[in-house]
Amino acid sequence: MSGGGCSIVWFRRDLRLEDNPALAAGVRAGAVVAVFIWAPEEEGHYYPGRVSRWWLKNSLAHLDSSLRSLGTFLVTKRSTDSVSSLLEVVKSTGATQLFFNHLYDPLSLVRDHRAKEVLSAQGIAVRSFNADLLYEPWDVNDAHGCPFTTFASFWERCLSMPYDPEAPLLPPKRIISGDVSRCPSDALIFEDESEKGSNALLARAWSPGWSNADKALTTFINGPLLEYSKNRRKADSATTSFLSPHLHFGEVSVRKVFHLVRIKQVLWANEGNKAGEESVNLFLKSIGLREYSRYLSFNHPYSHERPLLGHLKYFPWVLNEGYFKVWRQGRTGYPLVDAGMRELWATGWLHDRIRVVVSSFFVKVLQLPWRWGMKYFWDTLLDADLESDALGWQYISGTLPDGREFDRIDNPQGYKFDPNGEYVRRWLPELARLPTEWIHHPWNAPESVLQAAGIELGSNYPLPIVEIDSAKARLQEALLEMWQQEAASRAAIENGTEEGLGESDSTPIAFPQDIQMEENHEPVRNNPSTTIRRYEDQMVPSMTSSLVRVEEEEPSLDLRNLAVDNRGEVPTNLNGNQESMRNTLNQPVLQTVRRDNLAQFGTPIVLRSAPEDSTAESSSSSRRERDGGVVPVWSPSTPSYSEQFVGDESYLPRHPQSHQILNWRRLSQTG
DNA sequence: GGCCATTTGGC
DNA sequence: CCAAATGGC
Repeated sequence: MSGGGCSIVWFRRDLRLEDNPALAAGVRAGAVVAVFIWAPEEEGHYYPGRVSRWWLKNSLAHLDSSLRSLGTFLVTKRSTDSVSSLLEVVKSTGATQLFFNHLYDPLSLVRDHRAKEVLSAQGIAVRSFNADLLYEPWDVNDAHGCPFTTFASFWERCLSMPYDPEAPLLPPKRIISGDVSRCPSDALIFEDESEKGSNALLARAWSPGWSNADKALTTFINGPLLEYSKNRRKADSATTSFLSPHLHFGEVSVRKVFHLVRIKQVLWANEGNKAGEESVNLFLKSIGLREYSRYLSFNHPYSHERPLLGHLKYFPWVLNEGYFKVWRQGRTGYPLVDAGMRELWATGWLHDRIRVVVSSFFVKVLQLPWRWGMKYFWDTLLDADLESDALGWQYISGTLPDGREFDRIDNPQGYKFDPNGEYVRRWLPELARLPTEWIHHPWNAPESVLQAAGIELGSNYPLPIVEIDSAKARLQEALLEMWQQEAASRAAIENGTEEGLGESDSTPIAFPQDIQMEENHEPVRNNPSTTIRRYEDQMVPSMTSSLVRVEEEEPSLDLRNLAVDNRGEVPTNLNGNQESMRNTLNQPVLQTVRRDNLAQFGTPIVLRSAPEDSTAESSSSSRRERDGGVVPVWSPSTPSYSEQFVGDESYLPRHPQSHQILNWRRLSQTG
């Protein structure tokens, strides 16, 4: 029991009462003040999009009403600095404890660490918990105690850990409310007038809120899960779990998902139900990918903005905003791509397979920088999730150790995912009358067929914006250029003549300023001659560079660029936050452990357990207390920390066992 | 059916 | 890259 004062339970992306360890701890300790702080400016570029905010609004309302039924309610605060707001809440409620659940995106890692420091300094007992993952990232390591760098090995390890994920906690039966009479809530505004109309449609298809999430889970497990494997290729069928937005906001606990699915797994295994078993494995893999996205983000906190592999550092990305716009509007001339983009636009939802199709098209055919696409996904997806999307786009772009070959262009035609063309017809009514034979490649259809279907290519449906063959040729050319740049850069550095070519006037690729949700869907006359190529890496430092302690470093040109470029990227209203983040990291949090055997993996962040947990090294396989004893402390490994973000050694190596990321043999044949 | 070459899936 | 699937003969 606490010594009198109440505890604050800080809700973030854990908007549920069931299996919520922070809430459970608060309830156990006595009176509880449940708080949600809306501070979207802290997210920088990643201010949540319209549909995501719609979800959040409804999820919070749901959470509030269930808290009310248990005896308290949700205090809401509008803020530009979460930690200060927490402090205010502490002062106005007389709270003596703070409980929250872990997040693993880079901003949260820093902010939560700061929250812990600032509040601890005020005499508040702060404890944090795992509510989002089966296993904490620092508990999953290879035989040498190093983090995995490929998904398959990571997931294999997760499934063979010496201890199971924690069993889910029941929701509290009653909550004693702390005194919030001097802690007024702010009204939170999640949508403006112009957004209300579009948002109204969302409610027809989705029910945010933790108990709805629970129903969705039950429905899925008792229904579509069995056929998950069989149906996973269909672009159109309602056979996915539809849990991702619920999971993003923590309305349902992955541990509960995992346990329930496992029960089915055992059941079906006993029955010899092969299809069921395969489905379970596949579905669990998608849960695993979500885990892995957090793992990646934790171990490589820049992964949402910079490739993990450096082999594309000099790739000349095509900075063509016309292409970008055509892609967003679904006017590329590839029906499956266009149908997907129109569905995304209209509904905020996209089947996983179609996400792969449109993003692969984006990177390989259009050769646009993946971060643009990722940002658009962030703005439009109902389940927008920084860690998952970074993983997905990096995978597609071939910048992960286990990613796809970069020079392989997937066929953007939908014979597999949409064999009967139903999906295309739904989202592209202008093609509805085209026979299935031609629906995925209308440019090959005989003129008479097109006429009969009322299609005039280039007029009411576009010709392919880029032919696949020319995309392949362009890709080879671009790679050749990349190697030349790379060689030139290496030569320049060896000669000591300044920096490499690509960096001489290096400005990171910024987001186009005109990304807008409300597109006018007029045809875009694209002029390829305006195409600009850019010869440097896609590093767009925003928060990562704020972690770099510029003033203490060797003033390398790279670093100066980083700092300067950062100015253009980060909204000015974040400067205060940046400053404080920097301060946080400047303080010697913990003695840094430099594990040299990690050097080859370039692990930029060294994690240690909190001081009170001195026995457990990160490689320990001992069972962790769920009880908040372990708080992740995030500690830059000095002094090479900043180098990790700029030098080549910051990139991961290719995985030795993995396929080559580039198909050298084929390239040399064509080149 | 077997033997090749080619494509596809793999997070 | 590699394994598995597919396709042609």
